[in-house]
Amino acid sequence: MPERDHQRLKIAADLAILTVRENRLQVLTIIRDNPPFAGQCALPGGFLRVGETVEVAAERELREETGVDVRHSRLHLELLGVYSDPDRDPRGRVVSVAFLTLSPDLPIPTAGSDARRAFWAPVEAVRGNLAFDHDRILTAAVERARSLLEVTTLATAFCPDEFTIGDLRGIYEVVWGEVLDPRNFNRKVMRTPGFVEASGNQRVPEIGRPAALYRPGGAAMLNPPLLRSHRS
Amino acid sequence: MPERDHQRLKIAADLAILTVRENRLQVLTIIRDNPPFAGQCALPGGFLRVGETVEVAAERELREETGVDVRHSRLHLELLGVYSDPDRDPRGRVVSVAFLTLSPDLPIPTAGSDARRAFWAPVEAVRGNLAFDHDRILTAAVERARSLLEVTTLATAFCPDEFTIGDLRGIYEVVWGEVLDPRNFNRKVMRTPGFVEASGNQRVPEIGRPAALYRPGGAAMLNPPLLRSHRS
DNA sequence: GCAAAAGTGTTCTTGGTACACCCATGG
DNA sequence: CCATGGGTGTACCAAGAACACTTTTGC
Repeated sequence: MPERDHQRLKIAADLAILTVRENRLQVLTIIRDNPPFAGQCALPGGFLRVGETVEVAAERELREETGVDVRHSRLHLELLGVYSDPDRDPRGRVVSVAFLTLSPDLPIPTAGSDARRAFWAPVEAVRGNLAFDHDRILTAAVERARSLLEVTTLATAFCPDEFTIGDLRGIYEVVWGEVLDPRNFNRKVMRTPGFVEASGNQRVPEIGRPAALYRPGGAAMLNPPLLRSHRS
Repeated sequence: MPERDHQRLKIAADLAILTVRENRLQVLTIIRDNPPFAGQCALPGGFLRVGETVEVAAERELREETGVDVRHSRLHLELLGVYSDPDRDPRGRVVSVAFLTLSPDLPIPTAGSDARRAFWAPVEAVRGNLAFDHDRILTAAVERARSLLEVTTLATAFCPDEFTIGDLRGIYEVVWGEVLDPRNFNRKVMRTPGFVEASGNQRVPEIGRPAALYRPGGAAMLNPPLLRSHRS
């Protein structure tokens, strides 16, 4: 029988924090200050502390990196995966529990708690360049986000407090990477109970007809779901 | 800043191994030999060893408990969740990574590698009586299995090598806990490319018309999905 | 009026449900 | 013959796709 695990073992919580900025899907990225991978891009994250669950650790990292408290917002933390390759961290045995968050276009603190630089980066810009196995995590996060938009109301988490149906459609188009029919999209959103509720206000664009503004509705799940056109 | 985690930390892989036996959804259960919870029911599982990923550890536990090698079968191991409450294990800090497997009606070795008794138990029979937080894991496993049947071909993993469409329907009915229309079910399965392929054989029942036998098809995903009637 | 985006209505098609009906076997 | 489960055909309905058309603004 193989030897049992007596080596020093640590658990990390890593976060894929996605947003839509400038009409592109972007991910909160940090530049590492310390070895290993000093100077390279990575996802924010940190080690589990005494008495913390992995969820609490992830919330703490999110708060430290973005200043956002999960309990005072309608953000959502979702388990993405467990990354436990013995060689994934050159410092030793580190098992990473990865979480996904969809966030509106937040202001970013100038630096994280440990003086690392944090910024939004388009997913395509950092894909392939991340430290550790964070590329795998990012790829899984994007795919999960796409699926989540089909069955949950989380797209509203990408939006500001009040938004138009067109804003919401833009989120879907950017995350899914496909163009949607505005007319049909409108009706599907309206027909789904609890997805959005009218705020009573309007937004006047630079050009075109004013659009009604909405707030997130009470529902968390979409019923019926809002499916992408082609499924592989 | 809170103290970092210097205590002894272990990672366990726990398994929810589901099957359909005697027309009921059953779960592989062990009786614990050693404290804590000695004599009580629990899900099989064990600690991560040096050099193992959590997936490899889960495969090893599955092999030890059921004698089935994932690589030589069409079984499926799926990440269910991470359970990291600091007080979940009285022995100390143990973070559990839970996996789900759907298996055909396997013969069970008389005892696991560490002489624990292992047996199939109906889900309702053990729910509420499991050690640690394994009730939470089991509940999550059942719900996940129900969802998996909607979008994947995994129901065939519950079936023997050759099966009738009626067998397959029985799996869905037991796992979902609802009765399905045999006529419509037949057509949905046939219409879905790669779900099943005819073996050319027939099975003659005690009474009634012989049924064509099928094998799992090449597809892993169901397109279109096979949805339950009412979604909450 | 023109451009642009919001929003409605209508048709076509696809997939689900319900159910009538026939088929193939054992007794 | 009957009972039992396998399997096909069909009518109906709900939801998606495509798209013509109207509305409301700025210029």
